[in-house]
Amino acid sequence: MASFSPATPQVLPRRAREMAPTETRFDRRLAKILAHATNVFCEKGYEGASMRDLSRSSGMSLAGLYYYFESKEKLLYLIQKHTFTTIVERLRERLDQVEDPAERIRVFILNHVEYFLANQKAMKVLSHEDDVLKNGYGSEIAGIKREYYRICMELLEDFKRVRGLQFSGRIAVLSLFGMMNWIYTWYNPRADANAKDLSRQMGDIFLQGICAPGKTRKKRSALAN
Amino acid sequence: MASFSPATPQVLPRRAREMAPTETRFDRRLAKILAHATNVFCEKGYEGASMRDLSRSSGMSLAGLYYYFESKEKLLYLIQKHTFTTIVERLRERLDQVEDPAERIRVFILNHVEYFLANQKAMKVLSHEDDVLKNGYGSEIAGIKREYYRICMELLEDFKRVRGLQFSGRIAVLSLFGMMNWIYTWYNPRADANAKDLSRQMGDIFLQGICAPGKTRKKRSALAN
DNA sequence: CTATTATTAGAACGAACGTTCGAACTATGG
DNA sequence: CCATAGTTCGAACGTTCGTTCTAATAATAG
Repeated sequence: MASFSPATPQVLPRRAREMAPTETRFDRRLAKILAHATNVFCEKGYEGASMRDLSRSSGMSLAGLYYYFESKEKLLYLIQKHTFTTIVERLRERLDQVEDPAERIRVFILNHVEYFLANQKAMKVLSHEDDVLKNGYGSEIAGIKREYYRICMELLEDFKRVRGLQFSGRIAVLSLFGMMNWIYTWYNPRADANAKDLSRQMGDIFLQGICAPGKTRKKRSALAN
Repeated sequence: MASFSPATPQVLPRRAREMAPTETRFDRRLAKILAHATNVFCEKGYEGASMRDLSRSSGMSLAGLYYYFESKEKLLYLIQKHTFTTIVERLRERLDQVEDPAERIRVFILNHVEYFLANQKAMKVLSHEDDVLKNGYGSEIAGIKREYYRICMELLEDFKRVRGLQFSGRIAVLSLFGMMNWIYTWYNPRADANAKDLSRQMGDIFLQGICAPGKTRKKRSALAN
């Protein structure tokens, strides 16, 4: 009889489930691979990137990669999960230190833009490969996203209450996300403002934008056909 | 000697270059295929969609498709070119009828959002598959995009001049594009506002946002670490 | 040293990819 | 009814895809 079953589906990479008391060599190696994969996914897209591309960029053999994760999809999941979790964590820490509703929205924007620019490639992979994960992986990321959205919506509702404003929170929040998440399509580190300036400018537009009704509207003219 | 050279690369589909005085059966058939392809590209992404998917959705054989276009890439090009050209055309017609700078920006937003919602799938394919076209195809679409950007920037500069405002036109324009182009990630026709209401609300946020300096800022506190 | 476990890679798997070829079919006009 | 051009398709091309098998190598503990 063989020493171990040939039907074993996977050797289950050592410490698959653990609280990570120490960062092992395995973890460090995996993190390296994730970093390389992020670059490749960013440049060629998830579907457009092949496992052979990942192998080349990380300097590890095609088969060797599978010691660290079980599928290409899981790899994307790990990248998105880590990125999204981190940005939410940092947001929570920062929000704890601020009370004024307007300033809390500014903190939200700064946190998002700052992390976005500091981890541009990972954030592009998070934004651009939004609905490619299926089933369990997809719904877990979607859950984090829903939570992130909820936090922003609450900040907005507080702001509305304290200022006595009335507007659609949903459209405001989604417009803000649009402004911020679109950055990856145009941002040029050598020409464009840094995170602090950029988030201040976007914050100006957004906060001023949702405030007063204003009179930028024109007469009801013969425009409408 | 053979009746025609076996080295002929392609049978060149009949009226490859013409001014289209009459809409032929060929044109109509191609348009149908483009419509089906738009749906598939929208749902699975350009890289994720296979020619066999397109064959299935359009009800035509795999080989039969190649009578109408020469490659998958050309197909994406045709979709993007037509979509982008049309939206710019309509914008020009509408802008000719309006003079007030603020109202012209509103026209820009309305035109974009209206077309976006009326052709949601095509616009997602245009926005989401932004940099997958290579070489000639890619640079032609990029040219239209640059022109579209330039038009919006001019509208903004006129607005700034007439109101005596000072802000970064680039960031404002790109924030506006972000708001609008992000729509495809969240819009739900059954729950969300129609094009006119949505563009009015985004117009309110944007125009109000770029106007006054406002006093939504807070004291310079101990926030900055 | 030896035994054991952790890690890596060569070679191959079947499936799916974009594309092409040649033969068929259909429509049209003489 | 034949000739010609327009249109469609089954079958196959060579390539690349994600993944796996198996064995070899490095690291570590006794």
